[in-house]
Amino acid sequence: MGLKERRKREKRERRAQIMAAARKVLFKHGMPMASIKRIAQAAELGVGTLYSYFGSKEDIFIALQEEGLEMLAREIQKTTEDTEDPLTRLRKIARAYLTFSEKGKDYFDILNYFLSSPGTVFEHGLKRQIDKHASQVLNILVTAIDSGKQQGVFYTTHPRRHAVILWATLHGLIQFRKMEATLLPGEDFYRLYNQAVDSFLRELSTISNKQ
Amino acid sequence: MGLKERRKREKRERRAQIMAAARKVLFKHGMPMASIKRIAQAAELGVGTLYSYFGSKEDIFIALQEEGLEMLAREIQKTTEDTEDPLTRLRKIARAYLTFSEKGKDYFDILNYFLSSPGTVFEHGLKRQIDKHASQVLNILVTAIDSGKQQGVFYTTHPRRHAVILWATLHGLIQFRKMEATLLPGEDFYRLYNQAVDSFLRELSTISNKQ
Amino acid sequence: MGLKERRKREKRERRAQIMAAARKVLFKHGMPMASIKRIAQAAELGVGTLYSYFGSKEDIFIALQEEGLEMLAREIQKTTEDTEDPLTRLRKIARAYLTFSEKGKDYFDILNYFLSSPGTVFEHGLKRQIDKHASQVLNILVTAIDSGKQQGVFYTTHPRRHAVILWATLHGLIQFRKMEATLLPGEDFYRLYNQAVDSFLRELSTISNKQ
Amino acid sequence: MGLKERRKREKRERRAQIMAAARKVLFKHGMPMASIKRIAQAAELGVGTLYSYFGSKEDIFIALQEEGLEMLAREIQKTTEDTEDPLTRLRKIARAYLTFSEKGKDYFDILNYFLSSPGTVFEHGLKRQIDKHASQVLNILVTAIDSGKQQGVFYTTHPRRHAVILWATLHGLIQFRKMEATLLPGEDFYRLYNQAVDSFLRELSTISNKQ
DNA sequence: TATGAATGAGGTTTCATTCAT
DNA sequence: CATGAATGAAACCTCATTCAT
Repeated sequence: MGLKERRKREKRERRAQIMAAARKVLFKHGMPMASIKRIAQAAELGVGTLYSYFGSKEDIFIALQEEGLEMLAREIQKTTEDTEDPLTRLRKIARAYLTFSEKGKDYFDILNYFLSSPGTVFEHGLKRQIDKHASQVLNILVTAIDSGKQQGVFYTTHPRRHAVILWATLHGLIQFRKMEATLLPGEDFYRLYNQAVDSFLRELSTISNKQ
Repeated sequence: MGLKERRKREKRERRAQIMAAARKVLFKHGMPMASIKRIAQAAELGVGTLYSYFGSKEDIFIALQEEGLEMLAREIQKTTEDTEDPLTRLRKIARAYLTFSEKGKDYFDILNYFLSSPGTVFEHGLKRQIDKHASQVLNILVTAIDSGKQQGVFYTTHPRRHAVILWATLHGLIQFRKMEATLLPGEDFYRLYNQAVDSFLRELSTISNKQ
Repeated sequence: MGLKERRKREKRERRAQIMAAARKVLFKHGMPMASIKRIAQAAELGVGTLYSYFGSKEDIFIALQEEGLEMLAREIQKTTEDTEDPLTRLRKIARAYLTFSEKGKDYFDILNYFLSSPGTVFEHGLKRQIDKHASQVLNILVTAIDSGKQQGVFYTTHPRRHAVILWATLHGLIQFRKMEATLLPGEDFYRLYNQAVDSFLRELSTISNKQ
Repeated sequence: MGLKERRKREKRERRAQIMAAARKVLFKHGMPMASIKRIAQAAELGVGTLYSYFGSKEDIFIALQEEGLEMLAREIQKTTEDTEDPLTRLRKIARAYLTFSEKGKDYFDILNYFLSSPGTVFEHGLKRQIDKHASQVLNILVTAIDSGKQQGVFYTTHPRRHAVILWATLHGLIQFRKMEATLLPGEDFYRLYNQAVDSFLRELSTISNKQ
């Protein structure tokens, strides 16, 4: 009865194949050029085939998002598992985020692409997906800060706020990295990135943080 | 020779008229709906006319882009003119950046749209435009920090780095604002934003900042 | 040799099964929605299987057509079997025709659909099929009128003409029924239909019918 | 001056050109083959051009219907203008209907095509159009019968019903004409048609018509 | 210079049909 | 035999661009 299993596997593989093609096309040519036809060609499949795996064009991008965001959450989560010290934990998270932006470059770019698209591009499902997973990622940061607070290492009355600020900083930096050559010629991005994290942590460790 | 000048002026005016229409349509209906026809209608001009002032649809948006970037730099520059105190100055800059993201929402969105598009989509010229203007904006921040340093208010050996970090933080926050409802339900974005600025400034004012 | 017979029987049964599914889908969702896939699903068979029993989609509907026409002839024929009185007989036939248009609504619709399609659409064979069966139905009417004539109840020199007129009237009325709400608001269609039949019969019973 | 008028005229002409092409294609190849592309080809125009004259495919057919039905109503109306005698008037109407089915064959066929299509083909606008105009045609018949009643020539308590019956008879006959060769070989259709009209009128003139 | 009618390539999606399993 | 995944032509419709007026 290996047949049924093979079918299932093949089905998963085809999906992956389509998503990989979509990712490639999207990243290479941008959303306006990411037509179903082009994706089908990139996937070396007929147009109709795509539609037996995805209900619509939007569905493909939703799946892409989901995959990317889940991957990101997983990567980051993994980092925190075996680390007790909150400072180290947040540093590791920050590093994981940067690593993901490099290793999973495609995913990150797409994620970022949608995130910073003017709202009206893909209203419906996509927005919700992103928000859901974004929450997941944020919670990892919040948990780390919370645990630091309970251990008496961090001082903050609004852990969630601090989490958002940290994340925004990291995200902004990574995004600006594109303009590295112009903005910070001859500088080491990693040092910059780490410095931002350190500044944040120092602030969070300061006792007078009563706001 | 008044005639030639009048011609030139009229030409500039028509261009402005078209760009205004494009902006309006873009802002009102979003990029996917921003067709040439619609823009022409909004401009109360024939489609053909648009093509005598711009070579293509993309050209219109590049012009818009440029306009937006210049506006941004000008807005922020204006802020710093009459403020001596570096702390106030940076606060004002931050506020101006936020205001621009709100008031010039469409500009900001387009800017962001192009900024986060995969590199290969837009030709080299646009990239250079963006980088040039980005540098301009950054320099305003650097100047403010530098002057603070000279006044003995800020302590930093790398003003440019700090400038980038601040800007990245602000930019990231504004970008995440889209997920406000999910990430920070029931919170005031302005307070969050200000808190981030304050944290940054406190850090910058700390004497032990010897890195 | 029982095996071969069983095969044949099973084949017939499968065909019937498919046609039933096609009928169901057609009736439920209308011609434009009657896709092969849907029919296959309704028949609980694979799409490929349908193609081992019918050469093409059109073939299925031609078969349906034929089935419908045979059914119609049979229904009407049945009506005349045990009725001697020509008046009653014609009334029963008229009623049977109406009933068929209601009960076998889907058949009637398809029949009508093909009937009123521009001649060139369907190949010659179908046209012949329809004509053959139409003749069959007409003959039943002719026979009834003829027998009435022989019994001295009807007066006509052209029974076939009268048969055509009657049938045309009935058919036209049923077709106009679609516009019932507009054409005869608040009226009872059955009364109208019966009145038409009565008028016809009265005419046919009039002695001065010498044309 | 003349330019605007010429534009208007050309616009009307283009519409007519498109409608003629649609009529031709529809009649020649049937609705399932009447694609926009084919119509555009028949009209020797680009696809896009069709869409600047009609909002959608359906709109073309609605326009076609409307034109046909208006033409029909006009033709029939014209017939009744100068005829006082109700009998002659109805005979003329019947004749006009037949003539229209011959002269405006395309129009009639299309009209009939939609009329007898299973409801679900073009629900929305078309149905309403047809119903509206059908009412118009019917009213001409009703008026004629009514006037005959007032002149003491016709006896009926339900003129509208009789009008529907007459129309249905005529329509049914014309539709069956396609099967003339099979149903009435060697007969003269005109004689048959007139006989049906005569029968109807005789009935309507009979005093005992008290139903 | 200004216009907008005309174009046709290209967008998304559906579906009859084939064919390897 | 039965299956349904794969196909690609063709459906409707949009839109950037051109060009005759």
